[in-house]
Amino acid sequence: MKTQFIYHTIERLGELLKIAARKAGAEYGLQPVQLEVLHYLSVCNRYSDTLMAVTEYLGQTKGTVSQTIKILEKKQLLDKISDLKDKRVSHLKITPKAIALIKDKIPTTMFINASNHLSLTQQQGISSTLQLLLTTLIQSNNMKSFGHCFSCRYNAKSGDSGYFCNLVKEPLTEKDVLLICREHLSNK
Amino acid sequence: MKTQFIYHTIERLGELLKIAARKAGAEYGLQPVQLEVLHYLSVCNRYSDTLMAVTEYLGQTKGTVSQTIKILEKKQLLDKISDLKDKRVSHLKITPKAIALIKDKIPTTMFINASNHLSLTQQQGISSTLQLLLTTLIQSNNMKSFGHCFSCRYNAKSGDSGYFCNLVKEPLTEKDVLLICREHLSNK
DNA sequence: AACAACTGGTTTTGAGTCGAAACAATATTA
DNA sequence: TAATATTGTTTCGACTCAAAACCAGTTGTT
Repeated sequence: MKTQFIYHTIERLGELLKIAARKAGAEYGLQPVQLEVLHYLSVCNRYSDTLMAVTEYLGQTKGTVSQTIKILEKKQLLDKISDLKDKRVSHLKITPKAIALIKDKIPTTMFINASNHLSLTQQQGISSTLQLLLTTLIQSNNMKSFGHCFSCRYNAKSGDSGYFCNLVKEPLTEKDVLLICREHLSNK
Repeated sequence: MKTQFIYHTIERLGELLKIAARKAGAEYGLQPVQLEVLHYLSVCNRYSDTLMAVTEYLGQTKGTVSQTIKILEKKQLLDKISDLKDKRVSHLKITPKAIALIKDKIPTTMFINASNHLSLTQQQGISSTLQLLLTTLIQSNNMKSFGHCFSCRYNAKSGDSGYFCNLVKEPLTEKDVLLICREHLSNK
C-alpha cells in the first residue's frame, strides 16, 4: 500500500506551495490565506462569490472569513456588492488591482519553473492522476467538489454555444461553464 | 499547458489535507504545524532532528520554530537531548505518547478513506507522478530535497546489509536508510 | 592564543489567523 | 404570524508567524 507515501508527498507538495505563496504574497503585504481567497474569487462563478461560499471552500468558520474579507476590502482588493434579491448577502468582486496581482503571482514562480521542466506528456500524466486523487478524496468523504459547471449534473446544453443550469434555472455562457461553483455535483 | 490546472489541483489537495489535519490535531489540542513537526521528527534521521533542520523543512524562521518546539515540549510530546559534540545543538526526540498520536492520526481518516477507494494500480500511478512532480519542483528551484538516505549520493553500500554515509563518515543500518535527511542529495 | 565571523537557538514584539460564541438582519417555513 | 434557518458581523482568547535583538558556543584567521 502506497498510502503513507502518497500522503507524505502531497503534504510536502502542499507545504512547498504554501511557502512559495507566503513569499509571493509578502511582496504585496498579503498572507497566504488572503491570496487564496483572491484566487478563489477569481475562478468562481456569480453564485459562489459570497462569504459563505468562501467559508465552505476554505473549511473555516464564517467569523474567520469575515475578518479576512474585511482586510482585503480595506486594501481595496475587493468590493462588496449587495445582492438584489437577498438583502443579507453580498457578492465579493475582486478589483482590477487584485486581478493583476493574481495574474502576477499565481501560479508562483517556483511552480512555473517546475512546469517548464516537464514535457507535455508528463504534465498530462500528472494532471490526470491528481484529478483522480482529488475526485476520490471528495467522493469518498462526501465533501463539496467546487468543480466547473461543464462537469456538473445540473448543467444542460442548450442551442449552439449556450448552456443552462437546472439548479438556478438560468442560462450560462461559454465563459460561465469554465468557472467553479459551490453547488457543483459530479455528473456521474 | 496544464500548469494552471495542476497548480489549482495541488493547492486544493493541500488545503483539504490541512483542513483534515486541523480537525485531527484538535482532538489532541494540537495545531496543524505542531502535528507536522511531530510527523517530520518521526521520519527524519539522527542528523536531522534539530531545530534548524525543522526550520529548513518548514521554511519558517528559527524564532517561530523555537516557539512551536517549546509548546510540544511542555505537552511532553518531545524531549530535548543536548548534542555531545556541539553544545549549542539539541536533538528533538519525540516521546512514545507522540509516536502513538502520529500513528493514530497520520494519515488522516479522510485520506485513508480515499486510499481505500483506489486500486493498487491507481495508487502506483498517483505515487509515481507525484514523485515526479515533487522531484522536478525541488530540482528546478534548487531546494533541499529531504529525501531518504537510500536514494542519496553520499550513501554507499558496505557489506551484506550495511551502508555508509560519506558525508558524516558513519555506518548506517537498514533502518537508517529509510529515514529522511536534511543533507540529502539526489544520486543522479 | 586572540579575535572575528559564523551558527544554533531563545526571547520579545506586533500583525494576523483561527474557532467559539453571541448577536443582528433578512428569508423561509409551518 | 410565529418559529426557525441562514447570511454575515463582532469580540475574545489562544495560537502562528516574521523580524530583530540577543546569547552561547564553534570555526576560521592571523
